[in-house]
This record gives sequence, structure tokens and C-alpha cells, in this order.
Amino acid sequence: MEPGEVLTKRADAVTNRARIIEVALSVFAECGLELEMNVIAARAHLGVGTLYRHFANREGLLRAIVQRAVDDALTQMRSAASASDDPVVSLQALVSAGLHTQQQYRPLFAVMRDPRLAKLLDSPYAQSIRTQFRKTVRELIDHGIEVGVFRNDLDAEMAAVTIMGSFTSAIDLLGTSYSLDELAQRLSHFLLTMFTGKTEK
Amino acid sequence: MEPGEVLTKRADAVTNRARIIEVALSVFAECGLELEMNVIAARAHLGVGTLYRHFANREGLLRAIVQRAVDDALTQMRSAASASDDPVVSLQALVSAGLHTQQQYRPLFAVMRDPRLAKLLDSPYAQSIRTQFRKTVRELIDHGIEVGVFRNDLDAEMAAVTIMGSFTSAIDLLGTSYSLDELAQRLSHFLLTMFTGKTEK
Amino acid sequence: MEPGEVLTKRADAVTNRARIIEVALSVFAECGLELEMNVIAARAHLGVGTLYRHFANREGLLRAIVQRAVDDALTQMRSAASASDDPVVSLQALVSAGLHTQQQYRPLFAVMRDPRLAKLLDSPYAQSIRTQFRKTVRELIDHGIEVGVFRNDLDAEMAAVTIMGSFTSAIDLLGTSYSLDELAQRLSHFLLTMFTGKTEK
Amino acid sequence: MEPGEVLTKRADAVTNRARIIEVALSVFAECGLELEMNVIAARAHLGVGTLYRHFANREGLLRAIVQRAVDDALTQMRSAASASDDPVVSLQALVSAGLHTQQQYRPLFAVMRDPRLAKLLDSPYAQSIRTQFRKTVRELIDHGIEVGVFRNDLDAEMAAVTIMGSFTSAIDLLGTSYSLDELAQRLSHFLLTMFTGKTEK
DNA sequence: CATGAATGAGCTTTCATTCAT
DNA sequence: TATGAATGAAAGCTCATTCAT
Repeated sequence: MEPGEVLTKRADAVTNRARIIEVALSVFAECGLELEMNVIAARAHLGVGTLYRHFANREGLLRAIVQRAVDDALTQMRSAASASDDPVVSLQALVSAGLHTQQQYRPLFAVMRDPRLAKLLDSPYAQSIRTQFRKTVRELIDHGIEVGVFRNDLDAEMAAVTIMGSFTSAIDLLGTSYSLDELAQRLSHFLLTMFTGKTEK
Repeated sequence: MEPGEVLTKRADAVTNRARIIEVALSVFAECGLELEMNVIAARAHLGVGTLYRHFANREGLLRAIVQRAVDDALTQMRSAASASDDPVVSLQALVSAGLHTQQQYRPLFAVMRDPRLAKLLDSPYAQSIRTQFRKTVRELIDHGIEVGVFRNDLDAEMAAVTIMGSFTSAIDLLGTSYSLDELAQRLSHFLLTMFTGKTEK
Repeated sequence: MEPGEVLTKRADAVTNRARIIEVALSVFAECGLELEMNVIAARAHLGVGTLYRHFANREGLLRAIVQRAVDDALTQMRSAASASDDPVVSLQALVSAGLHTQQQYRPLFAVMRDPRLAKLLDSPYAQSIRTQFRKTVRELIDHGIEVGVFRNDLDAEMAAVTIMGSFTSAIDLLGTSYSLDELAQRLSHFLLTMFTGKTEK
Repeated sequence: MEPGEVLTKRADAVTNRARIIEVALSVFAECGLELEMNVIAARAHLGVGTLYRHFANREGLLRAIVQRAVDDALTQMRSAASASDDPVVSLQALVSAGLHTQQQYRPLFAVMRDPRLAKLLDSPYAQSIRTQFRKTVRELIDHGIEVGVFRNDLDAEMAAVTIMGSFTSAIDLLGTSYSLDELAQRLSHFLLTMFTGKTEK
């Protein structure tokens, strides 16, 4: 073996881990928590054995893809939340990001509260995920109140909870009548109407 | 054989069927969609065979308990929604009922969007369940607007989506700091503040 | 209970046994050795328990229907074999009876040599059944030789074996091109041609 | 990896597949169509899973061994049938081969007409197996008639049916009084006597 | 190292048999 | 005595995991 080859192989190994997660995510999208190691290996053009070289076991791989999805979703949400100084603009961005990530990782969010996931991820972590999402939203609300754009009688915690919930639940309307962007538009309009407290005369 | 006797025999079977569903619901609470027939049988103090006398197969039993849970939850929500003519009172009742059913059937709602459930229940039915819940909420909102208690610039559909979502998401706060009733109180207060649109001038 | 009723019930019980066998035979015709107690009970409009009042277990019932079929088939073959003093006529009758019983009890003869049947019927009995059929045929051949109608260089035992075998095997031609009676005609013509040994000089 | 190694791996698997069929045939010999996967696995010193790696399911394995047995039996019969130009010699060889294969694959021929086999193999194929055997015999008879060794008043079809049947049925005489070769001798002598039509004065 | 054949615990389902009614 | 609900042993099959190559 020549040095070039060794390097190639190592690079391959590094690449592999990423590709496995990528593939696993796409398999997850189809099969949910019932994804099979076999299937992932096949789609990644790898032997099952290779999967076990990168992840201790099925749980490990599952944890990895959940983490990956959560990290990505959180990142998107956070960057949306801090997109602008204007809470109105930020909320609009947040809603759009929220709905998009919900759709992108729909199968994951669909089982986010599944008891199996709690067993998989150790429970405190599972809890903390949702807390982090909530916190992101909450900080946006708090900021909006502080700067006087949102009503000052707003219960920020309830608002955060409500917003997060609305993402999951709004996705149900997709097939029916709206596109994702229309939905985002409408949902953020609705929320802003509430939060800014403007009642038309 | 007298009619009474015949009834007795059937009563036993009927009792068993009820117990199976009861037990299955509680196992479902722990294991979610992965409940095992032998576990249910053991906890119901029945042989596995008996389960198969009452339900064609695992799927059949799963369908039965899902239906049972959904029916129950819907009934509770509907009766709460029509508890009073006053939309304010109704909304308070609805929020309370919503949170209570969410908690009671938490494992069910946790997998409500799981692709497996869609396969289990035929997809249109799975869709329709969420629609029915939403419709119940929506009608309450519409009524509130009509009678002038809720703001007339309220997007009823978004409101319904948001409320439904808030139930699921609010439950996350339970362990932490609130009791279920405190939560209900606070959530309905928050929602009413939004919907009645009182802004201090 | 009045004496009349008791009598009726006993008569019913006697009738039942016969009806069970009758029904079991018809189920056997469809399912072969895989017949289920359930199915038999249902078709006989009886509870499974009642089956066990008449037969110790599934094997017992199976033995009963095999015996019944074998007895019937043997009776038909024997009466055909002794239908006439003329061996030619008798052989024709025998062939016809042989093919008819083969068809009538086809599913039974289809598994006559199945290892399971050997375990079911104690082996010696299973052996003896085939011996009895063969013996019936053989006696006819012997008689034919004695009275000088059949060739005297005929190996009667081989002839008997061959005739019995031809019944089973000839049935395969049924669906194709012949009716049962045409087949019987042709087969007995063939056999007689062989046995009477007429060769053109 | 060198080609040799790749081959080795496969060779192992191939060996296993062969052993599975071998073992399955021997289990089939004892249990008939009721062979159990775990029994086969145990006797082959393999895990059940390995069986399912090589055959989709029980039926697949069953089909494989039936096919294997039928192919082998047919090959033996055909090569015997074409062993010589002399129909007499060929018939002797055929009878010997027929009896030998009957004994070798007795459990298979025992269920050859079992309805379950028809369901296992698609029905037309099951039919065609028996047709192929018959055809092999028939062609031998036809040839014998053509070359003037067999009587020309021979109904070749009936002859073929009769010969095939005699194999199955003759096996019954084994335990009793004859060895397989004696039986073959005697049966072919009998058949030849019939077909060549020689009557001793 | 990568591979994928082998493994076997574990799950669903069936069906002969029992027994309370 | 007839019934059929209950039983549970036993069978088929899956899939995460291991390990010889």
C-alpha cells in the first residue's frame, strides 16, 4: 500500500461516517424508528460490519442522526431568531424556519415524544432538546416585549410553547390547501396580530 | 340453558375483551407502538390465544386501542367545547380537557404523526382524526367571534392549529414547574388575553 | 326431561358421530391431512367440545375417517371383483370401481403413503390396507388363470401390483382428455389385452 | 482481496446451501411436507437465520428440494430409458431406475398428489412433473412398438400409466419378501411378458 | 480494515385440547 | 351433556450483532 492509498482510505473512513448519517437520515425519513441496519448499509453501499465500525450499535447510530437533525434544526431556528433586530422580522423568519425544519425532519419530530426515543436518548437529553427550542423562541418573545413591539401583558413562556406547538400542528394543513410558504405567512401574520395586540378599530 | 346463562358466558368474554383493551392501553403507555402481545396477555392474566380470539392480529388490537383513545379524547374535548354558551368559559374548559387528554393519552399523541400509524389506520382516517380535533376547536373560535367575545380579526384556522399544538407542547412543562391545572389556567389565560384582544391603551 | 327427549338425544348422539365423519370426510377432501377440528365442528354445526365426546383426539377422528373411506373403497372393489364368474367381466368391473373410488377418495389416496399417515395409523394397519386391496385384485387374477381365461404365465402378484398402481396413476389423465368411464374402458381393455395374451400368431 | 478469496467466501456459502438441501431432503424423508425449519437448521449445524439467507421461506426451501428430487429422478429415468437401443434392455433399466428412485425419494412420491404440493409448486408445474415421467416411459414403449419388439396392439398411453403406477405400488412389497433388485427383475419380467406378448404354448 | 454470511433471541400467530358454564 | 372461550406449546420468520475471511 502506498501512502496515497492510506490517506485515501482514511479520508474515506471520515467521509463514510458522514455518508452513513446522511443515508440513515433518508432511511429514517421512510421508516421512522424502524430503520434497519441492513437497509442503511445497502443504501450506503457498505457492508453492515462497516456500520459497526463507526457506531457502537443501532442505538448509537440512531442517537447520531437524531443529534444531527436536532443540531441542524436548532441552528436554523436560532439563526432565524437572530436574523434581525426587529422582533417582527425575526418572528416571521422563525416561523418560516420552524415550519421548514418541521417538514424537513418531519419523521423525527413525529416521534420526538415517543417513549422509545426517551429510552434511546437518555431522558434528560430528550427533555433538554425541547427546552432549547422553547428557549430560542422565548428569548425572541422577551426581546420583542422589551423593545415594546410585543404586548407587555404577554406570557412569554406560554407564547413560546404555543408557537412551538403550532409548527407541528400547522404542518397538518399542508397537503390540503396551503403551500409551506403561504402557511408560514399566514401563521406569522396570525401570531403577530396576537402579539402586537393590534385590533383593527 | 336459560337466557341468563347465555348472557353470563358472553359477559365473561365481553369482560375479557374490555380488560384486554384496558391492559393494552396501559402497555401502550409504556411501549408505544411496540407493544408486545405476550406482555399484554401476561398483564391481563390471559393466554396469548385469547387475545387472538378477540382481535384478528396485533394490528387489530392496536387499531382498537387507538380508536378507543381517540374516541374518548374527542368526546372529552367536544363536551368541554360545548360546556357553556360563553366562549370564554368554553375555551377554559377546552384547554383543561385538551391538556388532560394529552396527558392521559400522551403515548398515543406522541406517535400520532408516526408513519406507522398511518399504515395501521388507513391513511385517510389517520388524517381525519386530527381534522376532527381541529374542527372542534375551530367551531369554538368561530362562535366566540360571532358573539363578539373574540377579536373579529382572528384567523380562526390558525387559532385552532395553534391551540391544538399548544396542548402537545405545553405538556413538556409539566414535570418542571407546573401542575396540570396550573398549566391549564395559565394557558387559557394566555389564549384569552390574545383572543379577546384587550390591549391597555 | 321426559323419556322421549332422552331417546331423542341419544339418537342425536348416534347420528352425530356419523355426521361428524361425513363432514370430516368432506373437509378432508378440501384440506387433506391438515383438516382442523374447528372447521369440522363449524360445518357439523357442533361445538368443538362435542367432537371430543366422540373421538379421543384429532388422531382418533382422522383414523375414523380413514377407516371409513378404506372400508367403503374395499367394499366397492370386492363387490366389483365378485360381480361375475367371468374374470373378464369382473376385471372390467374392478377397474371401473378402482378408478371411481380413487377419484371419490382422491385426497386420501394422495397421502396414503405419507409418513404422517403411517404414524397416525399404526404402521402394520397402514401396510395391511394396501395388502387387502392387492389381495382382492390378486384373487381375481388367480381365478382368471385357473379358469383358463387369463394367460397361465401371468405373475399374479405383479399383475395385482400393476393394476392397483395403474388406478392411481391413470387418474392423472382425467382432466386432460378422458372422462372417468372412457378411462375405465380403455384401461380395462388394455389390461385384458395383456392378460388374455392374444398375440396374433 | 484476490479472486481466490472471494471465491472461497462464496464457496463456503455454496457449500452451506448444498448442505441445507441435503439435510432438508433427509428431514423430508422422515417428516414429509411437515418438515420444520429448526429441525433442518439443527441437523445442518446452522442457525435458522442461515436457512432464511438461502431461501426466502419454508416454501422456498420445500420447492428447492422437490425440484432437486424431481430433477434427479427424471434424469435417472431418462438415462435408463435411453440406455440401449434394445427396448427390452431399456425397459429393464427403466424399471430398475423407477424402483430405485421411488425408494430413494419415497416420501416425495408419497405426497406427489397431495393438494398442498399443488399449492406449493404452481399447479401447472405439479401437473407437468407427472406428465414428464409418463412421457419418458411412453416414448420407450412407442419405440419398442416401432421396432417390432413390443406388440403392436399395445395402447402405449395406458402402458405408460400402468408402468408408472406399478413403481409406486410395487414398493409396498419390499419389506415383505423381496429385495429391490429382485422386485425389479420380477416386475420387468412381468411387463416384458405382457408387452412382447409371448405366451408359452 | 471491510465485508456479509452466520447467528439466535425474540416476536407473532396457529390450533389441538381442556373445562367452566 | 353440549358448548366455545381460554389456553399455551410450538412453529415461522426477522434483524441486530458478531467474526472468519
